[in-house]
Amino acid sequence: MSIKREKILRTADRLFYEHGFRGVGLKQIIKEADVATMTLYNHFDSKDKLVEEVLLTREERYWSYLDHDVEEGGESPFIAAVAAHGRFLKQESYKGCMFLRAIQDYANTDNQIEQIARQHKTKLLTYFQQLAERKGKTQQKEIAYQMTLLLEGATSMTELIGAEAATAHSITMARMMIRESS
Amino acid sequence: MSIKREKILRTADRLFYEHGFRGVGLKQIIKEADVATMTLYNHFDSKDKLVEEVLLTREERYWSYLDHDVEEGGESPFIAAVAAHGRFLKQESYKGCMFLRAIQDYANTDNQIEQIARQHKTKLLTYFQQLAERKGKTQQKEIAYQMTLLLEGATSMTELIGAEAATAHSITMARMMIRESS
DNA sequence: TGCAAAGTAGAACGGTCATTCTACTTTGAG
DNA sequence: CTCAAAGTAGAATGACCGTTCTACTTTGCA
Repeated sequence: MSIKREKILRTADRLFYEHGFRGVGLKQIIKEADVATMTLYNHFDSKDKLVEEVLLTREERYWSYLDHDVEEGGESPFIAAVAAHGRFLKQESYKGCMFLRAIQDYANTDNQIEQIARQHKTKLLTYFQQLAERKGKTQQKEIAYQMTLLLEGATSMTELIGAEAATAHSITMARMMIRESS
Repeated sequence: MSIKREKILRTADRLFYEHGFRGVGLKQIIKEADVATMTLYNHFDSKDKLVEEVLLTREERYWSYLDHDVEEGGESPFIAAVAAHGRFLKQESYKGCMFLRAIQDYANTDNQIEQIARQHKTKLLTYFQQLAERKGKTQQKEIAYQMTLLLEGATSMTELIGAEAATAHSITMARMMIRESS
């Protein structure tokens, strides 16, 4: 894959994440990525398409955190997932959830952005539901909602108390939930 | 207080909430509030000031939900707070947290918006800490962080599964937390 | 070495933005 | 009724937006 393309994606991800999709102009992305206007437009049809690709790339990165850690099989896979989420928060998502912002910023517009962001969220929920089934907790699909809620809560709390503290609290709470439902 | 001013505030709150601060122009607010451009500017110095006032007004409304229900003294005040938060979600905040969005959209700008939004969040945390002290749970200030995390999680989950379901899960989880720490 | 593909700078376009201005009308209290 | 305060419509301003265009240069492979 093109180096320029990757540089644009990395720069856009950083700027969108720090100032919001609508708060960043292509001019700034072009300047900070050190590319020409037409280079960006040769790789991405429009700003909306660029936003879509940024989201898809970020989602890939997110799952690489979870996939890597959860299959280790040490403690409960739920705890591993919460911890992996925390690691993602600390390293790449220290201020809020880009997907949530995309859902809200592009609500009721005629592009695919909202849909892509929403799919990320439902995929997470489905993931926990499958994990619950595999652990024989078919009766308590509630645990999947609880884990998702904890991750969302940790992400928001990161804005307030930092990633480490937010993650620590979410792990503590996850342990309690698992104990109750076993 | 001026009727026009209130109408502008109500319209701005609704539009900002639905499409984001940067996604709504003053022209649209002026049109939907049915006022003249200069009427808006006579009441609010700038768009940023309008955003600030919208946030302050929304905060007032938020606390009226919590203050009303928590002092009733029925079940645990923590549960009452989580339930009141859920009622707020259902009626006025069915898609994400406006304060969180303000913190992110106006990060590192030279206005007061980020500060106002951040204060709302810390006030919530402080509120739970005081509640914990009053209940003699001085040792476990952790409960305050846990409750705040649950509220934040419920708010984000509302986007995904709706306010009722999100609130139900957060109450269930709050009950477990309180049982553990008593 | 040749040549197509990729990248370049920067101007130009039409649109929207927040904000200001002007000149006019309505409102409501004394 | 008087008159100041409040509200009105809409044009003007300058800045910035996403997008397109043009003409040029670099790159890397056959």
